[in-house]
Formats: sequence, structure tokens, C-alpha cells
Amino acid sequence: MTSDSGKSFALKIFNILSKEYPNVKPALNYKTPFELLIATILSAQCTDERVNVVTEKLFQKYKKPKDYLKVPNTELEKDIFSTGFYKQKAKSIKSICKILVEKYNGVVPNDFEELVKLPGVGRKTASVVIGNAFGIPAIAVDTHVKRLSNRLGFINSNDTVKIEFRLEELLPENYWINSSHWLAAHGRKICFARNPKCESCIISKLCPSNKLKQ
DNA sequence: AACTCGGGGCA
DNA sequence: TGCCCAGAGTT
Repeated sequence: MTSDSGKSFALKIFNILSKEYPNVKPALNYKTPFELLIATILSAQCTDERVNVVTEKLFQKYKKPKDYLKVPNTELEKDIFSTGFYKQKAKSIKSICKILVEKYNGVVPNDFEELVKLPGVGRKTASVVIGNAFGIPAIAVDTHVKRLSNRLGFINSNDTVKIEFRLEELLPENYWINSSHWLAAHGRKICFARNPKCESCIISKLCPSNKLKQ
């Protein structure tokens, strides 16, 4: 496949998905970059719905980074308990808030390289914050994006950075963060890891991995 | 590359 | 009661 045909194929796919999933707002509720950072950390291995239940109270109690530093870890662990992995997440959040206060004047930096340096913040979380809270083009690679990128033939690799680069190569910048939303939304609804619903899939005719063709 | 950390949802 | 979900850090 030439580079150009790869790009037109990708555009075709994402234009269809954009109509299927027109709401590209993150399913996480947040009002500030800081809230999105916390919510995204909590969303790891947890549903967005559950995170929203937890953050509704959490964000009333903790407004700024320094507020998280006022309570013992056990209290924060209790406040985020049902998001799973709560001990590590609480530890990460406390460490992050300390760094934000001491190094960044209490403000979340609008820079990918600075964000990924924070403890508990990987490339996916950093990209979500950069892309959604700051409007800077970024590809957020989660397991849905990995799986669908491979099934759709964009790449044959599970390496996060390679997938980021490939999608950046295939798509214009204004598609970047939304493409992550669309793939993740489609992955959750239709293109399951096991037993994907190809019979209900709006892009099955274009998909090289369509099980109905095989 | 494999392992660990943990809940909730669902049949 | 057991399977499924799916990010970051460590070794």
C-alpha cells in the first residue's frame, strides 16, 4: 500500500467513524486541565462512568493540587476507592500534586514532555490532557486504539510509540485526538477484543480483518 | 516480555 | 463464582 492510498483509506475510515460517534468530548467529566489529569489517571483500568461518579464528589473536596497534599494517603485512597488500583493512584496523585506545587506553581504544564515525566502519567494520559484540555494535536493510544489500528491494517505492531507515529503520519492534525476517541468508542461498542460484532460494524466492508469475509 | 496492582459489571 | 475489562511502572 502506498503512503497516499494509506492516507485516503484512513481518512475514509475516520470520516465514517466521525459520523457514527459525533460526540468527541471525552466521556470523563472535567472543568480544568488539572481535573482532566486526575480523572484520566483514575480512569486507568476503570470505566469512565465509574470515574465520573467518583470525581463528582472528589472535585468538590479537592479543588487545587495543594488540597490533595493536605490529607493523608489513606483518606485520598478512601475517596477514590472504587476506581481500582487506588493505592498506587493515590500515591501518584499526591506525588504529582507535590511536583505541580513546587515546580509548576500549581499549574498543569501544557507540554507533553513535561506531563509524561510526572509519576503515574504515561503517554496515553499525557496525550488525553494535551489533546483535550489544551487543544494541542496528540494521539492517545490505549488498547482499543492498538487493537483497531492493527485490525484496520494501519500498522502491524503493538508498540505504542510506533502506533502514535503511524497515525500522525496517516492523519491531518485536526483528526489526531478525535481519531483516538473514535477508535476507542468503536472498540468499546463493536470491535471487541474477543468476538467483535462485525455484523453490526459500519466499516466492516472496508476492514481487512472482517470475520464475515473469512 | 512478563508481571503486578484491584476494583466493578455481568452472566 | 468466575471471567472480562485494559495503563503504567518494574524487573
